[in-house]
Amino acid sequence: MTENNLNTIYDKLISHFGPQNWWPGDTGFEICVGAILTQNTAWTNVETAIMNLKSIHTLGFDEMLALPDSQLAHLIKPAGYFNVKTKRLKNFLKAIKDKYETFDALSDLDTQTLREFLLSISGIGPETADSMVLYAFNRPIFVVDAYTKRILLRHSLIDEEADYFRIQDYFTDHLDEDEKLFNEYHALIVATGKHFCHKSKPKCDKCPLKEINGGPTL
DNA sequence: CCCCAGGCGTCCA
DNA sequence: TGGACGCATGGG
Repeated sequence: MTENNLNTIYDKLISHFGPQNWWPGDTGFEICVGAILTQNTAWTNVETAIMNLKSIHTLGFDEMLALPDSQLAHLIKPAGYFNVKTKRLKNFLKAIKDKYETFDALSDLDTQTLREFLLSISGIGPETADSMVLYAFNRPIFVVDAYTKRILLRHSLIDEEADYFRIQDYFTDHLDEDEKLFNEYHALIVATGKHFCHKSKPKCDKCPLKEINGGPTL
């Protein structure tokens, strides 16, 4: 809560990068679609797919639900895994339609109910569900991704076998439960990952975290 | 040519 | 429970 490694890291990142103002997307629905499309995929590819969807005005709950799978697959092709992601998007839309009728109805759910509902959908795992909960519904849930684990691992703050929920607990145990903080923190971690924490070619010398915990970002 | 990206489900021991 | 594998495009 007060002074710890996570607060120090946050301070250095926000000083270096400035506020990220995430998630890139105009509506809650667009954020949810982007969260599915960006699974193991570069965001630039997702942007193209989102633009395709917008160009024919099908980036909406009812519009996308009515769209034949073959057309949806064609539109999201630039985002990769287009057959898998077509199914996942449709699973998402149908699950909402079946249980809550409209996308907006999800806003009335309490955070845990919302999170468990999303996790129950095939194709939505922990990171995708939590991204939606935090960024589309503004609830204080910390999002963990591959960059998060890599950075914490390289600073010896967690161990190799820590799974998603262990890493998430590490943040929630050491930070105030603050939606704005969680929002900005994850976005800053992604910025750090993209710029400095590449899987095989890390640029430790320039990383703003190089002096944290006595060691470089590897 | 190589490696990688804001994961997830399935299969199999 | 956990490790290997498939999914696929576009950028460096």
